[in-house]
Amino acid sequence: MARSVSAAEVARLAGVSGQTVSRVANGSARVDPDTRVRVEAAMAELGYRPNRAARALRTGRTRTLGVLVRTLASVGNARMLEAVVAAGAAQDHAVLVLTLADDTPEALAAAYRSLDDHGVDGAIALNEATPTVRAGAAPVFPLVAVDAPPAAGLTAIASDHAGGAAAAVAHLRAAGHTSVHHLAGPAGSYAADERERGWREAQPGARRPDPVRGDWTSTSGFARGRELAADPAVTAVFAANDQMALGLLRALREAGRGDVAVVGFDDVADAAEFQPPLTTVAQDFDLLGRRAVSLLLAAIQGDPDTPDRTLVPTRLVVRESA
Amino acid sequence: MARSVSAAEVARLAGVSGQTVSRVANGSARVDPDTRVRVEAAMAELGYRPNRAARALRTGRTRTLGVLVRTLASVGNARMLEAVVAAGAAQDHAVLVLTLADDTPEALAAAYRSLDDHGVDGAIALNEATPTVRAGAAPVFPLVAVDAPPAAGLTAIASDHAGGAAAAVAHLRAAGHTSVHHLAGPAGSYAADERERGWREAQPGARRPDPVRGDWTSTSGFARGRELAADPAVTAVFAANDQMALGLLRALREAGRGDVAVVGFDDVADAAEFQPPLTTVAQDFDLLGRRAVSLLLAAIQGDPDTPDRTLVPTRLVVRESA
DNA sequence: GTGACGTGTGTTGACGTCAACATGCATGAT
DNA sequence: ATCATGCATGTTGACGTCAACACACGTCAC
Repeated sequence: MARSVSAAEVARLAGVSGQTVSRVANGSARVDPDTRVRVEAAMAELGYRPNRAARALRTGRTRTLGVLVRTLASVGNARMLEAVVAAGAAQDHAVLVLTLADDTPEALAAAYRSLDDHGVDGAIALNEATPTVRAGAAPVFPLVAVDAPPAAGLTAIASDHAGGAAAAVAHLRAAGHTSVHHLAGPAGSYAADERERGWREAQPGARRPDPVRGDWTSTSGFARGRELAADPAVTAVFAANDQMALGLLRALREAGRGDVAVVGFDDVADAAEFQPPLTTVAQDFDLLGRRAVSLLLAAIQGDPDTPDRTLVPTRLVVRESA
Repeated sequence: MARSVSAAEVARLAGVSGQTVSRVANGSARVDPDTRVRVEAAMAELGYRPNRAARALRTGRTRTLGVLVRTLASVGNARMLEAVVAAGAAQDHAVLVLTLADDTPEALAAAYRSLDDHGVDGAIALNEATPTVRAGAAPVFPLVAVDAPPAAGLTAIASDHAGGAAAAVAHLRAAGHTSVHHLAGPAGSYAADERERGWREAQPGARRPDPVRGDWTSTSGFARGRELAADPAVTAVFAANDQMALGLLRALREAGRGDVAVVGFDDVADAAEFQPPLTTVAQDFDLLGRRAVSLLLAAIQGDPDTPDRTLVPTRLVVRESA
């Protein structure tokens, strides 16, 4: 904000009115080609850049998007955020990040208020942030939820968790495992629920063991993994994310069960260097981010027919763990 | 920005002038206690919240901080960002994230411009973003660099990389390893340089092997690790970060060299579940983030004596890999 | 009683932009 | 010649806030 060149100064130099400068700056409107060139030259000479605060005051738009996230410690969230930032930048929108202190509706309402105070044009709520979306007061700006359960009036986008899970199970069954165990994510997480559903639906009920439940962390994966390793009936496990799979692999190896097949979910950068390299389901975070941003921008522009629900395909990456 | 309650409306309800509402909203100024109560009641009744765009236009301050980062794929960066967001929120500042497309001065200058356009009051540049800080045009707003080399006029803050590295080497030497190898980070990275320096200075020159160099990724750690594993003289390795250590551990195990001692750096959440659990140097990201924010806020307030250089201690976390 | 001072509050204007309306001028139809 | 039309551009004012100044009133010293 230490800048100073205003439209008026450009106008003076170009010998036109401020309004004409505004017209040129906004591309639109009818401006004589000669005038436009003259104004653009003046802009360049003075290094003019429109003042966003003034523009925001006048138009109510800030070209800023909010991202609401529970934590960035999860690799998936960090990658999603990065994808959103990139996609936003490509559309000349900046991204304001807000972390949610906890899962209460109050925290969510406070976050909405803060985003609104800062004048975001819209916001994207990432997975962990969404379970409470419906509980909280609706934001006054458009919202796109990533990895949230379908809900009336909520524009949602998600990876095909269930499809990816089913592919993982199918891969394991094709390798001869008649019964595939599941190391699930925390209850209440949409992504965890969907992955569990995909696992469930991909194998006949009779053979299906009960899932065990972790909390996404590798530590929980290790703890649950020790239990699974102790059960001789376990020959194949589908873990709901790569970090839990890491802990699981350690537990299995320590128990001398290195032969148990494991498939993870996310395809984090390190998965290829796990011991053994992890077969996993890759999410296309970049695509997810781009889609989320374009859905949001459409909603901001008042486009009435934004789809309620978008699914982004996932892809099985076969390595050595299964 | 879909709001509407203005100071004028509050003023009308409270029977005062808009200026008095402004005074109450900003806490300061002399206002009669009775009047203040009346205005506050009116604010609460109408749900008044000051319009930041208008405030920004008038004052030039947005209460927004920028964070410049090369990528969020690195766990350390994501954690730093999270810490900065939390620290910013605690001071009623929002955080705008910008990722740098590449390392060129042009990209940096463009990022500065974009941050300035969005009116940030100041910015924090994270490690990978900083090598080019000096090359780019200076930003017009205060800047705090995290993990950047000391430079005139640059407020910098960093973890004690060298100290942590020295502690890692000391730990290995105390365990009887007379020669500690180093799997270094990429050339040109300040953090990598400092960790290498700490390693170098912690052991006598005669015994010190040449470092091998990775690029922070676990894949590079695996590739360099295979070379190290093939050298029978290698009994202990200090890896410049946990992700490379992960690849290194895999290479060692596959080569039947699971006995080689390894220490990493960062203490990522998963390090405890590596095989074996990784001894590593923990960085205090939260403290780093808080300090960076308070340094930046001090600079924004024009505090003349912000220290040029702040060092945040690191801590060795001993697990089973060494 | 006069003047100096302090306190609480109001008035005015400006930050930079853009929407709405107004103006001036050329063109072409009648 | 007259007038409607359309286009390029200018003028005015308002978005909501806050700084600077102005004012009214009370207190106190002399």
